[in-house]
Amino acid sequence: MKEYDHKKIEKKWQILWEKKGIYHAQNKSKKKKYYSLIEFPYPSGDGMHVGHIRSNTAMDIISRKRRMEGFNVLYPIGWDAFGLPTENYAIKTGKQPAVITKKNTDTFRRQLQSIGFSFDWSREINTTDPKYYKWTQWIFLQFLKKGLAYKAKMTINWCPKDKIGLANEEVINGCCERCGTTVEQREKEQWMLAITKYADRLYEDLDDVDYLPQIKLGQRNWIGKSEGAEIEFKISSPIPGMGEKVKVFTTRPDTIFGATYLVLAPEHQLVQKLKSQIPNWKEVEKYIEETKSKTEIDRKIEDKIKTGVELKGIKAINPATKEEISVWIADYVLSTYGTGAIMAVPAHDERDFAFAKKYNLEIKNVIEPIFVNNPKEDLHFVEREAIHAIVKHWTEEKYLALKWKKVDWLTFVTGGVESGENTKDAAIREIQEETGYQNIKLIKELPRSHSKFYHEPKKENRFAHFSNFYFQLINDEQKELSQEEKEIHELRWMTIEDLEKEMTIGGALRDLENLQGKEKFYLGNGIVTNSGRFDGQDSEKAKKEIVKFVGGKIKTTFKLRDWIFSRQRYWGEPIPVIHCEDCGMVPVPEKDLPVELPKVKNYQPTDSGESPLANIAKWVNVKCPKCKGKANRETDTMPNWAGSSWYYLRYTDPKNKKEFANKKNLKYWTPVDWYNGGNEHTTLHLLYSRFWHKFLYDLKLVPTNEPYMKRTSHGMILGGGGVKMSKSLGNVINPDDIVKTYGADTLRLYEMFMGPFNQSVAWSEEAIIGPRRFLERVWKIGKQVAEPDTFTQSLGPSLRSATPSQKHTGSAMSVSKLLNKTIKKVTEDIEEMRFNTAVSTMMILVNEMDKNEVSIKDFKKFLQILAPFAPHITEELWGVLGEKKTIHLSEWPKWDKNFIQDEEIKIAVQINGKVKAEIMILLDEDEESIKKKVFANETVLKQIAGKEIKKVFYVKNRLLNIVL
RNA sequence: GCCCGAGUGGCGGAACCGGUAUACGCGCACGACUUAAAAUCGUGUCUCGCAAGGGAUGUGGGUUCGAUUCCCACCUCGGGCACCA
Repeated sequence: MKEYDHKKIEKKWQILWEKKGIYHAQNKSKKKKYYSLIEFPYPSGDGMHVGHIRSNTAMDIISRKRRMEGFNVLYPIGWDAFGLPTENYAIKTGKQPAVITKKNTDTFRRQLQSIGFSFDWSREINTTDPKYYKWTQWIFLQFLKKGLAYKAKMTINWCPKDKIGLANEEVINGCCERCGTTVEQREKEQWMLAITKYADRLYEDLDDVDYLPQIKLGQRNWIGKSEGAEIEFKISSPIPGMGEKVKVFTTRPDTIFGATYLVLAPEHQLVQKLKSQIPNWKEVEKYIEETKSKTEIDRKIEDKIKTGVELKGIKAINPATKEEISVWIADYVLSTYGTGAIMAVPAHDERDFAFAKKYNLEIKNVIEPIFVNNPKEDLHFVEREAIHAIVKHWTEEKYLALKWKKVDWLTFVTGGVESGENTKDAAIREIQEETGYQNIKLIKELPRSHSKFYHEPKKENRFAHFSNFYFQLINDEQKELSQEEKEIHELRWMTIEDLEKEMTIGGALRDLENLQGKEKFYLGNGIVTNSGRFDGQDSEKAKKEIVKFVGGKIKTTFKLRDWIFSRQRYWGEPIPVIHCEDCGMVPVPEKDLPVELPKVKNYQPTDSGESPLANIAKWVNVKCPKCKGKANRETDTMPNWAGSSWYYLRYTDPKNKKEFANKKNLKYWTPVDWYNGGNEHTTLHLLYSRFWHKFLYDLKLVPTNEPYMKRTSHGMILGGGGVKMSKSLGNVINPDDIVKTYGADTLRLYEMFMGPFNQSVAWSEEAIIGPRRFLERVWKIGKQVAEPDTFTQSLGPSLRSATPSQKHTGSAMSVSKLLNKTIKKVTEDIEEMRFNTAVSTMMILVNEMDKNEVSIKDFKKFLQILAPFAPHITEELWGVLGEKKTIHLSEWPKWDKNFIQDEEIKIAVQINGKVKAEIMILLDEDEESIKKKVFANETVLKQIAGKEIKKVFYVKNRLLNIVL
């Protein structure tokens, strides 16, 4: 076997590895543990998608590297097999879901094994296995015990086609996520999980984990935490003592003096209570009816047009101003959020503003914007230059602001000078010089915690005194405003953010016309006005006191709702509950778990909205565990999110019959160190499993507060032309074909090489040949290195001609150097998931090795860094080179620092920023001697002839720029 | 509408704490080997220009000695959220 034949070596090694169990994780080990996780696949009938391979390969590379770094690695695999696709297929074909699942998982297993992933197959799990879902049901019972699982009458989203209740998150634009049918509203008893009880922890604990920023943001947005206040408004009544009260929730209590009317959600119960006092009740009732019949789609079409009806005869008292204000109902106020009622402040809220405009309600301004610098990290608030930079960037605008607004002081935030300097004096002097204002007073130094924000951690030690200050500039040169300035004055309604965007230096006046067209409401913070004794205060700081003043309560509200946990379908975990005529709802005793799914003939859901399980009398009719009387089983099943909410825990002890996992194993393996998965699961699945984990943590059943230490996500693989792969388009790539023609190693390498891991990339049938050629070259060099003498003769005629007649000799050193650089780059790139550049770096090395003499030692090191990417070919060549033990448990190579930097390097010579020449210099050569070289260069001399050199910039070991 | 992310050769993409734009791969062209083809190897491949020199990182501005990278506005594409007070 001389030529690279992937078919022979790949199968061989896959069998051998499994036989020796080299990828099996040990529950006890002297080594440090590492738990790497991928989302377990849903085994669909279509077989594996090339997208699965991308994610799996990435974590496989990381897992393999960790093993070589001496870790005891757990990289498990299983099947998330409950759910609709299988059930729908069962309905269509009449086959049993369990049978279909078995067939599909067999296919997936075979496919995954053919690609050489280093999964620990001994820990394979399946959510539809009664031995597994016994514990899903068990955990549910714990929720029930703690009162976190409950039944409630809910208007649910009902898909008339799938005949299934949908969670809010499964409704996309008012349509069913799966089939696209318009969703209806139905009232139904549903099982709920009280995830809202954990909302705050789910939000706050994100600080402690290493998720990609956008993932954290997604989680936070979904939870939707807002801190605000609940404030009571009295409803005035002609009959003394009959007055009602209404609570509103607001995040802006500081604007309460500007609350000029009150709006209730049409469903608000107070509306019905007040019925007798409302003279225009007919009109009101009509509006309520209209709202009820409105579907999500209708609301969408209406878009942002606000509608509402005034409750005539009803007035509320603004607790701040004590003035009477009108009361309205409008469907822009949601009954399900906050208290279902709001105080409307049209001057400082976009929706209230629109509503007030439409119905001609009073708009009362109570916040004046101020121009407070909102310094951003990127402005480099360090070093002396920082002050220059800030002042330079902001003074002009500040100065204008002073004139426009006729204010006599402004805040300035600045700070940060080198150690040993007096920061305050330096800052004040800078501002005096730059602004011309002499009358500057320091008002306030920000607390230490605040200044942390501006710190650059790497440079920390350089700045002993780092502070931020508010300065007061006294405007001692009040001028009359010119016409132009008066116009600018009108801008005060703009948000600070807008102003910051619009007013670049020198551009402030130019873009004026654009700005003046905008609507006049102001959302930002500022100075409180028109608010009695609070006038002049900073709005943010005034909040607390105003809440106190009106007798309100500080409150935090979340967008997150409780989780609708039941499905009226067959293919899910039965909810382990029995309904008894006498005892009511009785949990199935733990000893009777699992409640197994019965085999049925018909999986068609009932139109009544009940699960198909309801039709199986034999299964439904049971004795009550408590009184032994007549009772019925709960026929709802759990959603697919259930089994996947805790599967990573089961991997630590997959066969345990006594508990969901042994405590020792959990203690050793959790938390998951690195979890990679799709973007589509970064909100819900992650949130749900974090919730379950925290719940189990509270029961002291798991040792950590969070399940996953690190979470990353991969981009999708698209079909040619950048469209999604789908059966209907016929652009689905079958990995089996690729493995057959090119081999698993090539497929793995190609998927890593095709583009940045976190972005979606289009599959290219043509480009895959590149990685294949690369591996052929690796093979050829490997053979040459192994048998340098006999190699050329023993080759077939086709390969012999391919071998360069002469190898460059004496350049083993340069290959070694490049190898060391490559080891460094690959080592670092893998950690950052920059697999594409890791591969390209290895390609460069191989091209070089092909041209030059390579030592066995060097080649082996190269094989080791390639091994996680292409496990089969490297293992084979490793053996060919005389190694007896597997390459995959060998020690990850280190790079030699001394080898990495060249002694002689090429730098660019620029003239006015354009590259004109290149010269060779010694590493770290001193500037003077480089200049000598440069000014001896012909091209340079020609360019600078007769011109005056203004300045010369030298960037160490990089370039030299001559400014003329 | 709002919030993220991205726009670089024929194509996938590299470079981004501001410092030689187009690494690596695909494709294409020419050459070597071959009776021939495939495979392989070699050379070339942003663009205008004979050259000297220009011009190009979605568009237009700004900061800078120097910008694909930072700032502002706009355009296009992808993803998420959509009246959450």
